[in-house]
Amino acid sequence: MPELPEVETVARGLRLPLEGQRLAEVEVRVPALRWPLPRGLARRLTGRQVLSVGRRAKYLLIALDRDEVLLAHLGMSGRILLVPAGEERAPEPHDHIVLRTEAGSEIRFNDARRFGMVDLVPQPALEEHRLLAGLGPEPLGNAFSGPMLAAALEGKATPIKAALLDQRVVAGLGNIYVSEALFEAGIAPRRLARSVQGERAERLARAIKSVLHRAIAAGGSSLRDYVQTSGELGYFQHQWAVYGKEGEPCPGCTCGKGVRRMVQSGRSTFYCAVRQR
DNA sequence: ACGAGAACCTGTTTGC
DNA sequence: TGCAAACAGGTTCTCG
Repeated sequence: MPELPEVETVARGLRLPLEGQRLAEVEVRVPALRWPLPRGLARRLTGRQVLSVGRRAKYLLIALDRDEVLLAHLGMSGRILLVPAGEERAPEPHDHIVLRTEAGSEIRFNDARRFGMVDLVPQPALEEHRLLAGLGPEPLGNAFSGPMLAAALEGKATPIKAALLDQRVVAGLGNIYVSEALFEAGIAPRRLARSVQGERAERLARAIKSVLHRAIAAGGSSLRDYVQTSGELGYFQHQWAVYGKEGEPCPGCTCGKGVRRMVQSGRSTFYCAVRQR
C-alpha cells in the first residue's frame, strides 16, 4: 500500500483527529512488528499531547510534547484506520496499536504482514535516527532537480529501476511509482543508472514530481475513505498508466505491443518496450 | 564497496 | 471444488 503519496495522504488525514489532542488511552497488542516495539510504549504514550503530524520519505512523524517523535513506517501491508468519536468497533485482526484521543476518536495501526516499524525517538536525535539518517532527498522538495538526480545516479552500475527504489538515491518512491515515472519519462527500466544524465535525468526528475503530485491529489480526493475504511489505495490506482496493466495498450502509445511485465531483482516492472529507451 | 537475492510475514489471486 | 504455488505497494541482511 504505502509509498510516498499514500503516506502523505495518511499524514494529512491524521491532522484533524490528532493534532492538539491528548492520547487518553493507548493499547499495544503485539510485542513486535518488524522489530520489538519500544519498551513500555503504551505507558510512555498515554497522556501525551500530539503537536503535529508530518512525513519524511515513507515515514510518518508524529511529534509529541516533551520533545519526542513517534516514528512509524507502514511496511507493505500497514494501514491506518480511523474510528470516529462515538462509534464502536471491535478490534480487528492485526490491529496492533490503538490510540484513543481525549475527543474519543480511535486511530489504529493495522498491519497483517508486520513489516511495519514503530519507534519513539527524542526530537533532537531524529535526523540521526538509523532509519532516517541515510535517506536521500525528498522528491517533492525544492532542492530536488535533474542535476541532483544525475549526481546521485553517477557511476551506478545497477538498472535505473533498482536505483530509484534505493531510498538513498531518492526517498519515497516504491515499486508502483517507479514504473509509472519511468514510463512517463520514456526511460527503459533496464538502462544503467549511470547513463541517466543531462536531459534524461531532467525528464526523469520532472516525471517523478509529476506522478507523485498527481497521486497525492487523487489520494486527497479520497482521503476520508482512505483513512477511515480500509487504508486501501486512493483513486490514483485508476490513473495508473502501466502498473498492473500487462497486456493492455499503453496510453498514448501506438506501439501496438501493449504493456509488458518483467521481473527485476525479484519485483515486477511494467513498461513499454518501444517508447521507453 | 557494490549489487543481487534471500529473508521477514500473512492474505489473496492464479493455475492445475 | 480443492489445493498449492505465485504474488503483493518495503526494508534489511547475507553472500559473492
